[in-house]
Amino acid sequence: MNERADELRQKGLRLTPQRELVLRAVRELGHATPEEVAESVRKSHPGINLSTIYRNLETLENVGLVKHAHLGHGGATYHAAEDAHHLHLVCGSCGSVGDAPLESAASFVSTLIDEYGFKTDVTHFAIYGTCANCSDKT
Amino acid sequence: MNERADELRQKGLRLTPQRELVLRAVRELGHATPEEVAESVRKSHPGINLSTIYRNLETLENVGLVKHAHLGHGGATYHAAEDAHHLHLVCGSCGSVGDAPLESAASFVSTLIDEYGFKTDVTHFAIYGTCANCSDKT
DNA sequence: AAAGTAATGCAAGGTATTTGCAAGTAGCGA
DNA sequence: TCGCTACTTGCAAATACCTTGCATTACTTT
Repeated sequence: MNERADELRQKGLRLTPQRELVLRAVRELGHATPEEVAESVRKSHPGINLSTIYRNLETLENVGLVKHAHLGHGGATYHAAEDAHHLHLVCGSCGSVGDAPLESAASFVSTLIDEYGFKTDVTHFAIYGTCANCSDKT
Repeated sequence: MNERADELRQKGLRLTPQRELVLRAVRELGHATPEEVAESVRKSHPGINLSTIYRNLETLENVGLVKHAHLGHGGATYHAAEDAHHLHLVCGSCGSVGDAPLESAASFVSTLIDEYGFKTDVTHFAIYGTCANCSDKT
């Protein structure tokens, strides 16, 4: 808790209970929407305001402790910076979110760099399609 | 106009002026947000309501004449079903949207099918990263 | 312990999209 | 061609999601 606190303080930020709870919730939940983070934080801190959640997610993202990704049609989902090491395979049919290692996309990423100079961050937007389960049912 | 009308009627839908204008606008504009479609349609039909745009985009998508994709953090953009033949490379830095042929992703798509049984639609969500221009400036 | 300032809670404000409903109209049949 | 029925439209209100202004609270440094 102290490296974290120091890292925050170095940027002129403070370590508040709310901020810690938000960070902990993001780490525990994996991919979570702001609403889900709020729900989780409220278990131990019922009064927390949604705007506090949003502001802290933004702050923590600026500091580099969390990141967000776009997994569905709606808003963003947040996760700890440490576990941004996989692709998100979102099924348009059942809505499930599967993971795949970054290596699956390695050659794709190289192609885009070589041919277009485009540096891809494959973790930021979902890879959309139909999962094995849903394909079978067809 | 008649194949189109028939396709609609087969689904119990009607070909209204508004509906035609929406479809034409989507075809002309390429990638367009509902707002942009509205703006375009209003040139010839000033009174059209935004909710009509939304409803028709949804209807036309159900029938398979248009599709939507997620190119940015916000809402969807619509395009004619016929021209869903490229990837969208969205630059997180300058916001530009580049295109790349589907073939660039071919082996990536195969990998996901082979290893996870996941059938990817690479056109639906943007490929996010940093474009050549913005990389240079760093 | 006191001062300075970032953070919180609350309420209001935005923006994008959806929905209920009455009035309008495309399309089928007589 | 005329009418009927059900799909559509326009309008206004509602919803969802997120942001902002401001007074108050409370971390941190000295």
